Amino acid sequence: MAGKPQRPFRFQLDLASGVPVYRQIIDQVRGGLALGTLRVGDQLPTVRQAAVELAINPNTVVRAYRELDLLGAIETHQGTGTFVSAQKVERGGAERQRQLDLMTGEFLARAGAAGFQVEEIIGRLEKIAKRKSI
Amino acid sequence: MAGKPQRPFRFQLDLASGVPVYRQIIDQVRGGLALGTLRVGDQLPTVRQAAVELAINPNTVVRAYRELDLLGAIETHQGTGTFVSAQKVERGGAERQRQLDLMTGEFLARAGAAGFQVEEIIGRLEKIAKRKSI
DNA sequence: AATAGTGTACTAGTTTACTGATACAGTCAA
DNA sequence: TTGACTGTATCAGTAAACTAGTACACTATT
Repeated sequence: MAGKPQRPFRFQLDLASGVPVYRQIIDQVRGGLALGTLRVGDQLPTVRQAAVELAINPNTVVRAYRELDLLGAIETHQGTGTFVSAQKVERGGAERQRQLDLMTGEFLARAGAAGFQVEEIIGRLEKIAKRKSI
Repeated sequence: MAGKPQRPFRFQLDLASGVPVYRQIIDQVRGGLALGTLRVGDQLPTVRQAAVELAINPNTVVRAYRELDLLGAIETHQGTGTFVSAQKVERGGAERQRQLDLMTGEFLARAGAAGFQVEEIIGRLEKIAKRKSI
């Protein structure tokens, strides 16, 4: 196991939020990846562990892990467990650009409708980028 | 009517995209607002016009307009029509900043999980901003 | 080889989401 | 007032989404 032994990642459910359980799991893994709480090689809770801990059906955990696996964020190994993958997501330039276009376009429409201008959004992102490079 | 008379906003459907029709309508209105294609006071196609033009049921248009109305993006007047609202979303600076933080943070987590870096996202947004100012 | 633990696959049941049909109520102009 | 046009409301049908139950297949350890 490439990752260091450490406290296992914990999921938390907000049943009042209306967000499907499997989606909450996905979002939490993604958040952990983006924030560095999860690192390459880290092991995620097993399907059964998570199911017991969250009092849900194992197949719901499977659903989340499967989607994360398809995204290339994690790797699942039958008999072994589920691990944060190397994140070497090699994607063709055109396909990748298209996805970026899609995500930014969608975000812009949403932020625009909430009254924000592109310029202030960029400003905010640049501030985050500065903080990140410290 | 506060807006200038001009060509009515047109919706376009992409039935192959898998995105629900009503959502496409919402997204297109929001996109129009963000890009300035739609301005305060502009009238949107009536429920029946849009339904006929898009070959869909009027209630599907109603669904979209209702959600946009709830968002405060438009105002619907029974017997009159549907208009882009004043968008005078008065929000305190701190509250507004907090929402911007929330939206950008969420977007970053998602984009980060998909493998994009802040810098390329900013680049993309700047390109859009340039196009807009032409 | 046996056992315990791992994820996978498949089916079924329930809930939610989406769209359509249609009647009702309001507005505006003639 | 009437008629045409406007959005609103309600119900119904269908598809999609979500979750659960359970057996199967693989891996690792003893």
